[in-house]
Amino acid sequence: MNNKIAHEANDVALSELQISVVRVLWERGEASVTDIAATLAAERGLAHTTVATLLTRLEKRGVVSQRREGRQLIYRALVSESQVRRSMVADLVGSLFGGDAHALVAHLVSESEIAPGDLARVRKRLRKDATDAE
Amino acid sequence: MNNKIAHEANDVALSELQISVVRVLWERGEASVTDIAATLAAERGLAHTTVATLLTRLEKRGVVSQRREGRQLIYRALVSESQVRRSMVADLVGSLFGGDAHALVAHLVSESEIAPGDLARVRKRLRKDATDAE
DNA sequence: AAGAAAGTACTACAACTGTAGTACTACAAA
DNA sequence: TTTGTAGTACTACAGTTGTAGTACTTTCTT
Repeated sequence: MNNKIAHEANDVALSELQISVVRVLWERGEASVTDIAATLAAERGLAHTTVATLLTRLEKRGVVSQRREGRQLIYRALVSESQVRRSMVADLVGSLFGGDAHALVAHLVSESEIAPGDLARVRKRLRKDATDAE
Repeated sequence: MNNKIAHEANDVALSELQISVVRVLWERGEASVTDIAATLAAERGLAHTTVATLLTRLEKRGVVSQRREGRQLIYRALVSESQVRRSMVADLVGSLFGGDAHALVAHLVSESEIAPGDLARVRKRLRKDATDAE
């Protein structure tokens, strides 16, 4: 019931910049270098060729796929956002919280990243989502 | 009532290997290169000089401090574990969860990293800690 | 057709990381 | 005193990342 994910990319750690590139693909499904460059130029002022380089490298790593359309290259993400989240959260929990996710939650609360009361809210929300979503 | 932290290191992102080096210092307070190398050699089979290089670099970055004792160098962490946690969790939340820590908690629950019921437990534990700790 | 524009491919380069060898030095053992 | 030996300092080197320039090739414009 849940195939299609996890064919080859198990450990997908991306840098912040790489994430922002891939995020454009997550949002649009597909995008040309120019599309992505335009989006990123707005937020980070990156040269067009820089974006192209980033994409080429991500393609080589199997993080995105390339498709040619005329003289343009159209990219598409091969990893989902939740896949990256899973992988990177697991890395962080593994290296800084002794592999214990509870410790991370405790950290979030004690560092006031979230209020204790929010936990109940998250729990409620999750219960609902689990009920009426796929 | 809580000084001593946050004098110069605000953004402390460390690699997994760097963390495991610094962790030895967190655990012992101080340690010589040999101490650390012995510990890490056990878990990761690193050459003694490799550890020395790592420490030299961390010292240059201001993550640890160096003190000479005879011909040995004794190291000490200049950043606390919670400081690193704060910084790295913030980075992750920022780049993958739109800056919303709740989204991270939701992720943890939905990916079964923690059970919904654990949230209540964490909350309780936190309340207790806040009451009887510093 | 000739020149401008768009777009990719390739090259470059500095910083950082993982990894470790070599060289030099000070101290201990014989 | 000669010789290990432990320990640091320095050098090395490949891979990744951030960043972008240059060169080459199709296309549009005039």
